[in-house]
Amino acid sequence: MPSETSKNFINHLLSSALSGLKLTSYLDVLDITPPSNPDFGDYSSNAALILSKKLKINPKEIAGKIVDAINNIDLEGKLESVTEQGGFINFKLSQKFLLNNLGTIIDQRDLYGCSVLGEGKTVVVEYFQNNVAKPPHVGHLRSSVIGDCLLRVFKSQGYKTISDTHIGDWGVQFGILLYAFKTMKPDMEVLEKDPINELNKLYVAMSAKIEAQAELRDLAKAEFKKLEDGDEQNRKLWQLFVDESLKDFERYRILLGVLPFDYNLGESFYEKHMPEVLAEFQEKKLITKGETGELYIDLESFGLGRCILVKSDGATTYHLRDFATYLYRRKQFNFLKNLYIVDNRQSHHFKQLFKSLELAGYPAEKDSTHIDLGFMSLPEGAISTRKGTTISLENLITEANKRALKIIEDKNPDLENKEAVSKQVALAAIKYFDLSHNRKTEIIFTWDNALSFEGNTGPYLQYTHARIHGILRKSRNNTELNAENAERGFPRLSASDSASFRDTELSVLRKLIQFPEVVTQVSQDYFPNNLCNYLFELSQTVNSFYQEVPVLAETDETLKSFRLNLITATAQVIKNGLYLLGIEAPEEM
RNA sequence: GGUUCCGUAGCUCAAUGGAUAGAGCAGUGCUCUUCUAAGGCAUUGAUGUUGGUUCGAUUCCAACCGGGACCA
Repeated sequence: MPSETSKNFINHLLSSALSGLKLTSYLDVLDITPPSNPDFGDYSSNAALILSKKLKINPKEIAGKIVDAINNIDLEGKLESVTEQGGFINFKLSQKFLLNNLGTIIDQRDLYGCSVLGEGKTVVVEYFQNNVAKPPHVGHLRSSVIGDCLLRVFKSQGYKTISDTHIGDWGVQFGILLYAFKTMKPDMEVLEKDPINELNKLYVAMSAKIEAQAELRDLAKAEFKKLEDGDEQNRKLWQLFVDESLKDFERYRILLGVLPFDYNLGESFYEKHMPEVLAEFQEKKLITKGETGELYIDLESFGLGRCILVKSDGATTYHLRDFATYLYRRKQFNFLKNLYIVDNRQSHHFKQLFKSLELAGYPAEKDSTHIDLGFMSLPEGAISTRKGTTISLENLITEANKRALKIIEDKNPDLENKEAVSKQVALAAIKYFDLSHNRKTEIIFTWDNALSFEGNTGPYLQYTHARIHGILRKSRNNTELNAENAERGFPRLSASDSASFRDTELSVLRKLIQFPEVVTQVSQDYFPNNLCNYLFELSQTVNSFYQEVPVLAETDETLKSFRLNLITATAQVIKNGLYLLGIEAPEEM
């Protein structure tokens, strides 16, 4: 079973020291983090600085008392030192502690980094949000990649997860598409072969026509109205659009290598729930009728304007559909958290949604979160399908595969399964590009940045993992005890072995202990880029080690097996981390 | 017009009140007879402006300059 993280260990030390000094009431405002400069130790706390402000006492004095109190606790040899420096309390873990953790990683394997924090709790994650009859482009990547990562992280922490694409399959745009389909007579043969692109072409063409001839909009709207009213022909066509799109989404899901979705509950699914939702809001006296007959919830007093549910022409808005969605999920899944992974253009909408639900008596501001994403744009401006400034997901993946394959031909021409590996590498580059940025940052897409294979990239992490496996492979081939080792691992250092390690080896050990707490952090603040940063730093550290210290050439058997254990554990952590990012870890590349 | 987000090195980004503002790319100089050079080592280079709060500000507050988004 997952064991206590080292951060928790430090946290306990600090709590008991503070409770000895009768200062526990301040515990929740304190911070324990790995310091920016590792010379200060493995963990630092600002406890004395905070307390000095609250109690108006010199920070050094408080820090000294806390340090003394911690030194009076039986540390079982887990700490090398705890010291006060510039008001901070710095903790340095002992070699014994670090080696113990190394054993833990090797024992837990794929489970290192998992916890049971989320046991018995359900989290609903909505992401991808693809639109029917439109091909996804690079902008859609973010929601799906970050959503997939968060889903994996939640699962690793023991949460029950429910994923839903919440596809866009309803609205006036289907009126436009239906009208286009009927009047522009699509080529049925092309439609058969490449339905989504063909439907999208129709939609784009009709949108342009409407822009030029405004009166056509009413005809399109009428088609949507007929669809809403259950017109047989329109229903049939709409169903065709949806079916083809679902097939297409599944193709992309597999191409992207993201986990299967539990639900594809589109906006149309909530259609039938809308009258009762509207009735409920009306009963709660939240609905106002506007000057032109529209129905809205007045949120002016919260600085949020009006939340329109039914337009003056009687058409429902996606606000109303989102109310229905929330209520359905609440009833159906009994979630602890309901997360929407959507770009920040929807921020206003979600504020309105949550506030309105609060007014209706639901705790939406607490149990629901809009995980807002900065949206992606191109150097020349916004991505727009209609203006033609777009890069389809399909082209992106194709181009990435091409570039990855070329690099493999170049660097490792003897590799056996080049095609398969190049796909893994290509996806790593694409996904890591999105995941490694702060999710709120508005990224500017360029081919060379998005498909980079050097430096702080997915392929760099994969490469680090692969070259470690190169050593392990060779080691297996060189020794007769490989069969045994495979099961038991390499001989481990016992507590009595007082080997002295190089700095670079200790740096790797120190980095390895941080993994579980980084994963836990992501499950709490939803910033996968911190996991990327961590894995990048770990890789840099182990690559320095790789350069500096020979493993297989080492003649001291004790040291050699320590190093084999060290790299085994590192490869394991990189692999576990990459898995959480949704990236594969090939053993050769 | 109202609301909101952003401005960090030549470029793309980290740092969500902490210690000397970190990376990658690009540039410069080393480094493959050796476990994969997709690597390693060294080096150049930055917080839009002006105030304020704080022991401590890229981070919080105010104003201004510049850019995006949403609502109308």
